[in-house]
Amino acid sequence: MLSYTEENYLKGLLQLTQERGNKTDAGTNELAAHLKVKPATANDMLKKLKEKKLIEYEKYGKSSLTKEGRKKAIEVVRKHRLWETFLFEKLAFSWDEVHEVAEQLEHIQSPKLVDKLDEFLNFPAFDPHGDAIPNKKGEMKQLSKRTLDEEEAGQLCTMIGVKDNSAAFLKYVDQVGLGIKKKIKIIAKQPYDELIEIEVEGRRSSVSPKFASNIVIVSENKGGTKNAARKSH
Amino acid sequence: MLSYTEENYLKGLLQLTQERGNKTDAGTNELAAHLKVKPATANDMLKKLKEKKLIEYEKYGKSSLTKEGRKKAIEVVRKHRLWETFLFEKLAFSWDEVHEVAEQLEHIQSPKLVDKLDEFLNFPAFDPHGDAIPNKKGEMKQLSKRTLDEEEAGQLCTMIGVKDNSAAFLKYVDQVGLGIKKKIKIIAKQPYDELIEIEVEGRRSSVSPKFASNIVIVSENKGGTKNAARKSH
DNA sequence: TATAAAAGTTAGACTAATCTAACAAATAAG
DNA sequence: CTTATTTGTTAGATTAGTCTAACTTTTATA
Repeated sequence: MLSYTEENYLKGLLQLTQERGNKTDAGTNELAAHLKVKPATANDMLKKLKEKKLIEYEKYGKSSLTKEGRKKAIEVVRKHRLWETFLFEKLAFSWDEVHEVAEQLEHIQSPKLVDKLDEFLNFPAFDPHGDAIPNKKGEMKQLSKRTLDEEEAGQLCTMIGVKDNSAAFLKYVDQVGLGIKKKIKIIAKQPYDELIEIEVEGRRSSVSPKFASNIVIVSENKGGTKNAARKSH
Repeated sequence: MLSYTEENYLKGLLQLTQERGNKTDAGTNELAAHLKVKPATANDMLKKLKEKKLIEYEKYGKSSLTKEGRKKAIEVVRKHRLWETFLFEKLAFSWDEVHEVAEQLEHIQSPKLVDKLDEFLNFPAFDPHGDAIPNKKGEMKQLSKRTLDEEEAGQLCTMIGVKDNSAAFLKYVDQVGLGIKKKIKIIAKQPYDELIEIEVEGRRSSVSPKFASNIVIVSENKGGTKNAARKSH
């Protein structure tokens, strides 16, 4: 059984490697900064995790998750994102409120709870920030977020999250009829002013690239399941 | 902000006083046994809680909750019972599985979460064990559990929980058509063999006093709201 | 390539929560 | 009412996670 703290270190390491440009390892100071602890503290914990065979590193070198460590980290991420989805969809929390509470809920120990929650939410593939939710086996859809501004004209896509949590942005999202799970058709991209013309539920709007870059989407016929728990070296 | 551990001591003290025969104080060894720690450990924590003005005691005397301490303890109990209800009603956990997980969930810190959860569950008055759930103000219905065997013939009541969690008992509960929130009419109580004749959704059955004593009920027109946060002395 | 800067490690200290063992006070029993 | 038992307290140690300050190794750069 891992402690709350150990789980956080593994999750941090996963975020710093897999999720940020697919590096395979992370430095002690880097991890310490991410977890808001001092390097000395992170160093102690890394020793402990190495002892438990959850990470690997050479003295003065960088750390990477072992297969087992990665598995544990993905479990924490799975729980975090399922809880975010629960808070957003069932308890009407807003996009920016879900993270903090999910940081606590992700450490609840009960395999049954996780699976029941997953089922209750109807096995969601993405959380309200558009991040993929690993399934029970640790597999998840696409690792890098696509945003509306990256989509081609003529394409059909589905909004799965937002990157900006400001009130001004979220109000604007509402105004153009957007929201989680809404289908978006890219009508055209104006070469002159770069505005993107979209259609949501039959309603057309033009949005700026700045706006579009904060709408996380998944394209139709894309984003196949990919195993996130790859070999550790 | 109270720690996970401090919350557990306050909750334990509440259970040992209010809930068990309405004593107003509890001894150090008694509390230690309840929390499964050694007396020396409980003693240290009691000192700390006294310092924080959450409990009161004289050296070598018994401890009781202050008004503030009682308030905090009731908040924990509220969270525990709301989570139990969530697990039972929404995630289809069985009666005997909810407690352990709720022990963890009760420590999640987020006032908004508690209130949203309460609303999501439609402000339940009882948890699956038939224990009253304090409302946002700390008030709750009746403190002592009534069971089916205590009910008078002719009365109408509602099942709110069970005391026995064995598979055999729960299967029997199902067989007679009983379950949480089911209305029960007491048709008659046989003086000869003490069997209780009941009607549930138009279906009649006779049950033993043993069975009936494990069915927690609330009578119609009874169980008014009572303030649990009474004066500390 | 020598040295300055960055990155990583070690040593020693602190806090919270726990323990054991020894001791002190209160209560119960004869 | 004296003594034995129960109950409560104190002292000192331990573990997990954190810190600061000093030190070492690696990397970058002048």
